Amino acid sequence: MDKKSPINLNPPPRNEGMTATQWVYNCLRNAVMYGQILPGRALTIRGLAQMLGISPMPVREALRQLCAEQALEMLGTGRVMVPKMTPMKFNELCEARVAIESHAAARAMPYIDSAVLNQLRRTDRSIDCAQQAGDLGQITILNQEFHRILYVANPHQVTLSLIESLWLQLGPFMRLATEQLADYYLVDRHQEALTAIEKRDAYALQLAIASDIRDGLAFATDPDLLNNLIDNHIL
Amino acid sequence: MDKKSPINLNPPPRNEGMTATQWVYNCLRNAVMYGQILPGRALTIRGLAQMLGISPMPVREALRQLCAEQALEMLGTGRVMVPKMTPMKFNELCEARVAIESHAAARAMPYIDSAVLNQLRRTDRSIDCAQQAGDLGQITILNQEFHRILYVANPHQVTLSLIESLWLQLGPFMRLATEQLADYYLVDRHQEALTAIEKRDAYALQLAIASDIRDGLAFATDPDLLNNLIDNHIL
DNA sequence: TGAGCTATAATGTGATCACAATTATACGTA
DNA sequence: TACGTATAATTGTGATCACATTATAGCTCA
Repeated sequence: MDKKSPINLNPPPRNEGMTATQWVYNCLRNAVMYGQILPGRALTIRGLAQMLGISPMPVREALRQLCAEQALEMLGTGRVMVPKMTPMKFNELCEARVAIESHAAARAMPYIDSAVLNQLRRTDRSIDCAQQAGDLGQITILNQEFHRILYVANPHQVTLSLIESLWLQLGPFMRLATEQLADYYLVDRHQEALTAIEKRDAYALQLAIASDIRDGLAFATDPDLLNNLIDNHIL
Repeated sequence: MDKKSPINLNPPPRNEGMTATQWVYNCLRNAVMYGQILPGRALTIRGLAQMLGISPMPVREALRQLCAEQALEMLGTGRVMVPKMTPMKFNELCEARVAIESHAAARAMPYIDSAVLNQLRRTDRSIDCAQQAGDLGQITILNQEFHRILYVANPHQVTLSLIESLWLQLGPFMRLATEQLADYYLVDRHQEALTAIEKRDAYALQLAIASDIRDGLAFATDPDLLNNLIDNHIL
């Protein structure tokens, strides 16, 4: 188990009123989501506490929470590490995203009013800007934002936490996907989704979201290529 | 927020080698899953620690984990309570179960060998026995067992933790469902699933699981009835 | 040179304590 | 009797410490 590879926590400023646990949680969540920590890297309570200049207590709580969300993995001994990826697991995560998110999208349809639609359009335009600017990190964030806005339109939403668990597990790879396909794939599928919403066609929306996800992760359909990426730590 | 209603933790024996945190986690998880704690009931760290005769530390960790799994809800002040149910939320949870579990079942199909099939048959027979004995708690447990065996047949399974999160949120109600419909619904749908497996028909299996879930929760399709049950704390 | 053992260091777990914020209770006033 | 305030109790948060377990590094011996 890797114990030395660098960790770029890039800690965001700690807003007042925010507990230390929340702050650590955000740090680690971002680091995992955007691939700042290599799979297999061991995380120790005291090590992280020292990096962040706080006591071990909040780190313990944040680690446990992230393990519960499948963002990190706790071994039998209590040791915590970033889970390793395999091609088969990647495929399962991808298909799980399609199943759950297309469901969530269809369920949100009846609740999408013009305000939500405008919010989606605005986010889509922001993605365009980020694309032209070549800001890959921003594209990833805004793409997630687009999906989130869609799903939480449903006020009785219960699947967002499940979806975010999948995002966390796929996080580093989604960034890579954006990198490879940034030029063309995003806009089209989002437009397709927006059109479906305008027609109030839940099924068409479901299909658009499914295609969006599949397109976004299509770069990794070849197990050999994916294994290469994993082994070479390109992530 | 309810602060006084009784809590039946019914703590299981603490096996050696099991950490205090794991033990508390199991206690609370079971209590939530089987409706031993009323929705809205406030849970305090010190209170639970005293009930279980341990220090507050393991309780804190267990509570945070259960909140991450949506089994409990953490308010802005850090207070923890059992989430309240609404008819709309119930419906969303039910449909989310159908979407995810039927997906997981179809994905498991290629991996179901005769060993797994026999395990499923054995569990199904145990459910029969529990039904004739009228042991409702056992029926609920075995029914979950049946589903779990099916899903984990897929060695690359990534949805089980998501599914269990939904089970936790629906827990108390599933027991009630079993109570109302114990006489007839379970066996038929499980037989349907077993037949689909024998024919190696993933789509038929998917439909059987979807029907099984819908039948099991059909008792609560009427919002008024459901509201009555919630308000009257029959759970 | 390399496999196995030992001593040392590092780590997770759990307990206790201090503090600030929140909540509950009791009191006094209108 | 109802309401607002002040006091007291409760609670979550975070830090520090002790302990048992596990991992690591160094050494010995074949």
